Formats: sequence, structure tokens, C-alpha cells
Amino acid sequence: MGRSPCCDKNGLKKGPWTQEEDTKLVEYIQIRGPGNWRTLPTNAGLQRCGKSCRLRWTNYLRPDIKRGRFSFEEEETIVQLHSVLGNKWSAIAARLPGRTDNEIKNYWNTHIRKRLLKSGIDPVTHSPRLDHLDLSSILNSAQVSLSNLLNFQTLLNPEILKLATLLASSSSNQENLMNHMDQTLTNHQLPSCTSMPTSSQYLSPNMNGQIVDETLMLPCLPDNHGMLPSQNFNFDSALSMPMSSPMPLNSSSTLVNSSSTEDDRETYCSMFKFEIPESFEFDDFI
DNA sequence: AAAGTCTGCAACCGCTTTCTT
DNA sequence: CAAGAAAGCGGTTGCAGACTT
Repeated sequence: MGRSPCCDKNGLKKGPWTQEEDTKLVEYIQIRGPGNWRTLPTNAGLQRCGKSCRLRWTNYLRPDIKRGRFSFEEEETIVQLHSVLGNKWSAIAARLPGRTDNEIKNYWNTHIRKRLLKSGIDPVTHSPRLDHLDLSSILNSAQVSLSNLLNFQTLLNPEILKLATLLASSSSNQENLMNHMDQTLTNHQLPSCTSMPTSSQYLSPNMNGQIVDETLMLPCLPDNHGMLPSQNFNFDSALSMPMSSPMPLNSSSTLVNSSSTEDDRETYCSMFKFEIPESFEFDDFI
């Protein structure tokens, strides 16, 4: 049953490939094609395992590989695809002709990720990093003016702004609130970056006005902290406050995935200011 | 100029999925 | 259908070269 072992691991070479090995592999594949990786090393006269050969070929020796720096367009494409696909490097690579998943992964980790972090954007969620924002000073220096707050729309999640506006409107609680938010945002109590919520998750009141995701974000909000007049607090009215949409979403966009929620789509689109056409089929895309 | 540190990337590791028997 | 190997994939590591002190 099954197949015979792929290779005898003993005596096989590891580490960087030599020019001679590359030549052997390329010449063999040019003649016979990639085919069976298990038998390829032996047939090609290489002291490597098939896995190593496959990796070397797909990531480096393939003739259609585009070497050199990523263009601006490629970089933007990677960011956009990553916002939808996450760390599905092979799926992203499939959209970038000539680039390998390994190359994209490396480029993401060494360049794009750092650039996003520097811009205050969480590279995992593609949302602004609240722990890098001094909300207290923002709100205080702006005298908690709604118009000033709205100027931050391009930086902050609109729902956060709604919250900040709401909180700020209660001047008697403002100082405590801001202190608490600062403490909360900077000293952890926020989830780590890897578990940061997507924009639609920042505040997720359910139909009853309760915070749905209890793991997150609003330790400063009702109940036990006593910071807000929780009995009078009404999320529905708070969230229905008039706010212009900073990142317009094409309301006719089709769901990216049949299993996705409306919120998911909004999250993806609003975060990156790109629209998903109606004809888009997520399954096909993958 | 030497030593230490940082950065980028090729390659490996280990897990999951797909395929073959 | 089950077992097990191959292939695929994403995370991590190690090292060479660049940069800083």
C-alpha cells in the first residue's frame, strides 16, 4: 500500500546549491521536464532529496522567474491581495507572474511589513494600529471637536471615531476615559498584533447593543469600569450618528465568498479602498 | 581597520493536503 | 476505503554581505 519512500535521507546534501548542481538540475528538467521529484535527483545525478530539487527549481531556477526589485505596482498588488487572502503566499504568487511564493513572502516580511508598520498600519489586519496612536492627545488637543476628529478619518477606523466622538461628548468623563483608553491601548490590554481585529470588529454591538466580541477592545466601555453611564448608553444611537464614509464602499459589490459575511466584504474593501467587481468569484480566485 | 549588529534572502523544517496503491 | 508517500505550503533559520560603531 502507498508508495515507496521518496528517498534515502542518509548522505544527501543540504545547504546552498552549487553552480554545478544548478546546471545538472536545469539540464535534466529541460530535457525531461519537472515530472517525478522522487526519482529526479538520482536520474539527474544529484545528491539531493526531491523536495530540495523541487524547491530549488520552483523558487530559483525556473526560466519564467522574474528577478530583481518588485515594482510599485507589484507591491501594491501584494498588499491588496494580502488584505484579502492573508498569508496565502502561493495564492498571491499566482497573481504575480514570474514571482514565487517564497520571494513574495520574503519581500513581505522584509519590506512591505515594515513599511506598513511605519505607516501605523497593522500588517496582519491592515487596520490602523491603535496602540501606536496617542488618542488622549489627539482628542484633548482637538478640543474634542467633531470636525477635527473627522479629519482623522483616513487614518482611523470610522467606528473608532464614532466611539471617540461619543466619549468625548461626555466632558465629565472625558479625562478618565482618555486616561483609561491610553492605559488600555498602550499597556496591552489590547490583543497582540496577531489577534488584532479587522476594522469591522473594532466595535461589534449586537442587536441588543452589547459588545459581541468580549475579548476585545473595549475594556474601557461598560460595565464594570464605571466609566460610562452604562444605563443610558445606547449603541444604536451612537452608531447612527451621522458620519461621512471615509472609504466609500461600492454597495453593489458582490460577496467575495459565498461563506463570507457582509461585514467581511466591507472590511476588505474599506481597508484598502478598492472595489470587488460583481463578477468576482472568490473560489475561482483561489 | 576590526568588531559588532543589522538586513535580506535562500533553503530547510514540519505540517497539511493530495494522490497512489 | 485506508494507509502511506509525494507534493504543496507557510513559518523559521542560518548565513553572507552591508552597515554602524
